[in-house]
Amino acid sequence: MTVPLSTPVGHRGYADVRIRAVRDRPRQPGEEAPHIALSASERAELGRLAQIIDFRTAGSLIFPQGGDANFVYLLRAGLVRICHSLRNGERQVVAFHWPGDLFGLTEETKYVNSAETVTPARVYRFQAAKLESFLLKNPKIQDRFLIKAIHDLRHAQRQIIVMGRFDIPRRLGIFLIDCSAHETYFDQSTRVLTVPMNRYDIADYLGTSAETVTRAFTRLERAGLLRRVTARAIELKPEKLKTFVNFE
Amino acid sequence: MTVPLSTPVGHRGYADVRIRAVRDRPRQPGEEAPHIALSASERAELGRLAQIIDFRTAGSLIFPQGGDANFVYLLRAGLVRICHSLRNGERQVVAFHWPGDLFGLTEETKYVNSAETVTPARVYRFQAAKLESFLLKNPKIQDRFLIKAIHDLRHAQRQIIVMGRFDIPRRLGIFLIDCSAHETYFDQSTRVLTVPMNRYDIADYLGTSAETVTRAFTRLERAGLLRRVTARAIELKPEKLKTFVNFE
DNA sequence: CGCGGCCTTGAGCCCTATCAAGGCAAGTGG
DNA sequence: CCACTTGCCTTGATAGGGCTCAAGGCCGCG
Repeated sequence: MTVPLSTPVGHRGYADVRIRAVRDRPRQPGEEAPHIALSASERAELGRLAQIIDFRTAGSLIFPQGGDANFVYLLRAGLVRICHSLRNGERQVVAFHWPGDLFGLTEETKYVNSAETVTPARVYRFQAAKLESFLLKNPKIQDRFLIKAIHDLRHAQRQIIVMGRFDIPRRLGIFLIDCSAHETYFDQSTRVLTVPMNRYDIADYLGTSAETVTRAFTRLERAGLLRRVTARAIELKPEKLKTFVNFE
Repeated sequence: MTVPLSTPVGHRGYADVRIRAVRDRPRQPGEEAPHIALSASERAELGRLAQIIDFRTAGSLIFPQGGDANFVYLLRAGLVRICHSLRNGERQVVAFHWPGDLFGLTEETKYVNSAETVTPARVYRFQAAKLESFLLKNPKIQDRFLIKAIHDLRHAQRQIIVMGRFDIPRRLGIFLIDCSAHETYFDQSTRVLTVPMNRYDIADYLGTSAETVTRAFTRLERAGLLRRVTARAIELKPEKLKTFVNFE
């Protein structure tokens, strides 16, 4: 039996669990900023439940839409897109996930969306049933999961606002600003964003077409809000962009 | 000091807590279908934490966007819209809430959106800090809140798909089908939906304008998918509508 | 060096936003 | 009981943003 290139790679050893979310109330003095505080022992306990899986290639399928949902996933490294395919073949990218994000939304034991890697990625995988019973015994950790779910809900509602009331150049501007929050892809000193996904991914996330995304780039560039060093390396003018999109 | 008509009315007595959500796994034989199972004692415990408030008029403000977020709300009766206002004055209706729904999303102790009644409504109000510490001591109830949050997340992602990939007539069709799930407003025998919100609310929910909503109604009617008995009483052809929207 | 995937640009058309006006129904005051 | 107001709904005309189809350019890789 041969192993295709996209086959995930399992690992031994304990997972180092970190969850990305912002509390709904001000952070405590010692609390880690963009990630939720888990104590060392909590992380260790959770880590023992997790299975580590590496996806070595971009475009790997983590789980398919409609597939049996036995696992909940936590992204440790890399970038993941969550896609929903419609009957007519159109696709909506429901979310991009960055390190620290949980994913694997289900309905009636089936995954609602598919999850695919945008870059090579490492994920932690939890058996759903085991995780649920574990959380019931660990209210403090369960509380973190609740906070994370609410964080994601807030983000989804924000995306509804963006899709409902902003034209495409503005949606793109908001998207680029969001991307620039991730240091792996944004160089603070040069202000160059290395866009990890292609125009189709961006288009399907913003509810438009790849051509229109390109045209939006062109317009933002002409307006002096960014500069395309290459198609995937974008030098941003964050202040001007924020003024232009006029959101939050 | 006079009491404006829209003033909420407080009540004594215990709240009867019911949370509307679908589990992510098949329901147990005895489990109540569209609502989450809470035992009588759990409901009683939660009920003791709640304050009951009645809003007697449509259009009452429950809390404002940007206001200090001290409470989490649970809708017991009536209909509530969650609105987000943009700097340019445009408005996006982020969600409609039906009985059993929780609302009051916050960020940094401020409400992210405003909440307003669409009909007279009764809500239960929980002090956020008290509720959180209560949930930490009651993992089973906390689990229900987590399930509810995930339920709402799923719904928000679904709305992203709708706004990203469906034209306005189809969005309206999906919306009407969703409304018809609520027996208070949909007469199963006559198939007449009493739409509780006006064209502007619908428009701001679907990411369009009131005129376009009317035009979408006209088109659906011409196609024989519904019949406007009055502007607010719509006789649906559910099967035809579902075929037309071709979603889920 | 040639191929394939991705990005960009152009042309034409359609859907939807916007502006404008008229209709309808409920509520108010004379 | 009727004129009047007001909020909501509907329809028309027009303009424009974005989609679709098409073609050409770029770049990394085998």
